[in-house]
Amino acid sequence: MARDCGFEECQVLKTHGCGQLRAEHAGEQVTLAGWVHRRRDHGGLVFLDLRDSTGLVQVVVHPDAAPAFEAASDVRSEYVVQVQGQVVARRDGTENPEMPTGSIEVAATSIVVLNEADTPPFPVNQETDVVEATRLRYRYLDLRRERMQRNLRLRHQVTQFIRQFMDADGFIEVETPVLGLATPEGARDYLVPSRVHPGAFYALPQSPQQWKQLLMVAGVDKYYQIARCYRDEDLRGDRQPEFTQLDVEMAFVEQEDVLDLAERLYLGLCQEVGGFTYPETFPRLTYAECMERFGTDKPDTRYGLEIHDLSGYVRNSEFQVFAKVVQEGGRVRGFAVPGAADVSRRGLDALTEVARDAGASGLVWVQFAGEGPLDGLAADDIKTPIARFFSPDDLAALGKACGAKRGDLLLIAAGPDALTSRVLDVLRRQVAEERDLADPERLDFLFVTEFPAFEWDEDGERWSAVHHLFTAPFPEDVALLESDPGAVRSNAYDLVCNGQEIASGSIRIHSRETQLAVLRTLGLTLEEAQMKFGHMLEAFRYGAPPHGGIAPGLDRTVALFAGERDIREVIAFPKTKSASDLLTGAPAGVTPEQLAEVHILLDEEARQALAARATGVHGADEDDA
RNA sequence: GGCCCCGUGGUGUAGCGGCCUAACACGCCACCCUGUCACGGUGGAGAUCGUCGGUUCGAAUCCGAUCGGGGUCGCCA
Repeated sequence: MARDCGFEECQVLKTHGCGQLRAEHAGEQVTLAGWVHRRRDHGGLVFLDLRDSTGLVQVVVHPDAAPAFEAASDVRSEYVVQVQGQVVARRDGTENPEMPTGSIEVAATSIVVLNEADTPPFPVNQETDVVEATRLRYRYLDLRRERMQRNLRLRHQVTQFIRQFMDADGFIEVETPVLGLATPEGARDYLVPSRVHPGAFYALPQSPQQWKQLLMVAGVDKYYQIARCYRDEDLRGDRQPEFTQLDVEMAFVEQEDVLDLAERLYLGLCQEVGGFTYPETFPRLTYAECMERFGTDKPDTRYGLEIHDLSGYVRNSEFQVFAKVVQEGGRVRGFAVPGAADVSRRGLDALTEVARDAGASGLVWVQFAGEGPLDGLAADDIKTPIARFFSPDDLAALGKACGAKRGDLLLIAAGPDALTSRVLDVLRRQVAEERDLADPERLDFLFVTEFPAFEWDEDGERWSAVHHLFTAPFPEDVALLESDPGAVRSNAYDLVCNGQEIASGSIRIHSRETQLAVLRTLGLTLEEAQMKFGHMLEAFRYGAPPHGGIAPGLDRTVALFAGERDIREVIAFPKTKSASDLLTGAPAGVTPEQLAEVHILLDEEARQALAARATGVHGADEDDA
């Protein structure tokens, strides 16, 4: 389809990036190539906005440049064109200060269509709402949009920074296998059948955990990897079946060394990316402290709404709901919402509903009218359903305990410890959302430490590891492994930011005996332990150094810096909630021959499901003839 | 696995038993327009309402199933 000046005659397809041109280029002959962002046809004069990865520039086509003018009138959105012309300063009054290239334009002498384009299924040249499914189906078009280009570049910037930072700190990047051994603990594995070993399966790594520990034994004492991880669990906005971790491990370190590294890395990233306020040093809270003050192990600390214990004030009160809970070992806790004394009954009912959904049997609220400290309150100054059980002074005491002033609202929950934490956490987030308390320009990083090592799994009726089974217990708690696993604290830590877990890590077990003890606590027999983790136990016999590490989620990190809620917005080709790829149609059935090779027989359910898919879903579309 | 929401021209929405032979915006097509930059003007094409089944004299509108997307709880060491 060579037209006009066939582009194959040209030395280069382009001499400049569209977005690079400035007033200083005025007078230069340039050749540009890119997509037609928008066409404005004035009849006697045509404007094209030309877009490439560097940005936009306006091309003006005059009728006297005849071949170019003809070509310009046939051109449509998203056509790929090559433009030759001269950069000229725009006439007075026609500059566009909104555009970086707005002081100049390119007067076209030649326009070559390198490729035509169908009308895109959704606008590429503007930010509009398009349902997720359509965006994913045409992801290559979605990614052309400015926002996604920006996110991809930011992701690159982040990974570049990380590599430089880690290198400068003496770490080396080591790649580890994707085909590995299935592990009994943790998330469901993605399995890969072996052709050579009938009936045997590889598992894709949930993380390179064991490999990196083996690298420590191998004497690679500062390892990192930007590693893909796979978990076959149900998905959310912040979870994909495959995701990326910055996997880090160090030998001869203690918790402080790892936290220090993570802090320096994220401080560096904050500086590198810019545009956010962030703490100079990251606060450190123990798990217990965190649950006490925020009701969660991943608090959003951009707003206060800190939780306070009110049990002591209500233990002997006439309000039986409170008194009874406390006497039965539960607690009464609450927090103050500044300036919320005017929240309507309806709003309070809505909050009560939220509390109920979280498992509370109810929610007690107290509103203090007026301004100033909670002194000399009259009954009229207080609105609350529990007025007849408490004197104004009693209620003021509750308010003061939560740091409330007049004009504030008090929200109080009662029940077992875990319940009040959950309820108040949900309420904190709800209130912050409603009242818009979270500053989007802020990144509130903090570390949470001293996690419990084990939690009781009701379904499995056994203990399971909170972090993972290689996490070192506190030395002074090792004795409790047999007698009271729930009381064992572990040397694990999280990096939290704005209510999200950003990174998670621990000091690992490097002693075979301790590892065996932990496996025993988790209910594995010696035989099972040997079968599943024999390679680790064996490695620990050969001089395993003390070691530990951390694994920040790269997708979440980038989403945080991009101001995106959903990690899909920072992943080039993400999957849907049901883990399918709408662009290629994966996963899909394979030929009977392929199945036979890997010794797999489909059951009835699988055959029916595949047949149903064949009639319903499409893959990529047909070619146009 | 449970619960909830969504599925209407290319895109986003409106319509929620007969007034729908389906509306609006953007986009698309044609014509006009020499300075726009979300150009403007005039005209036009385009969906049987995800799919299947049912209720009804009558369904986009009600019911059921199913497929797809999303949210949430469980799950995610």
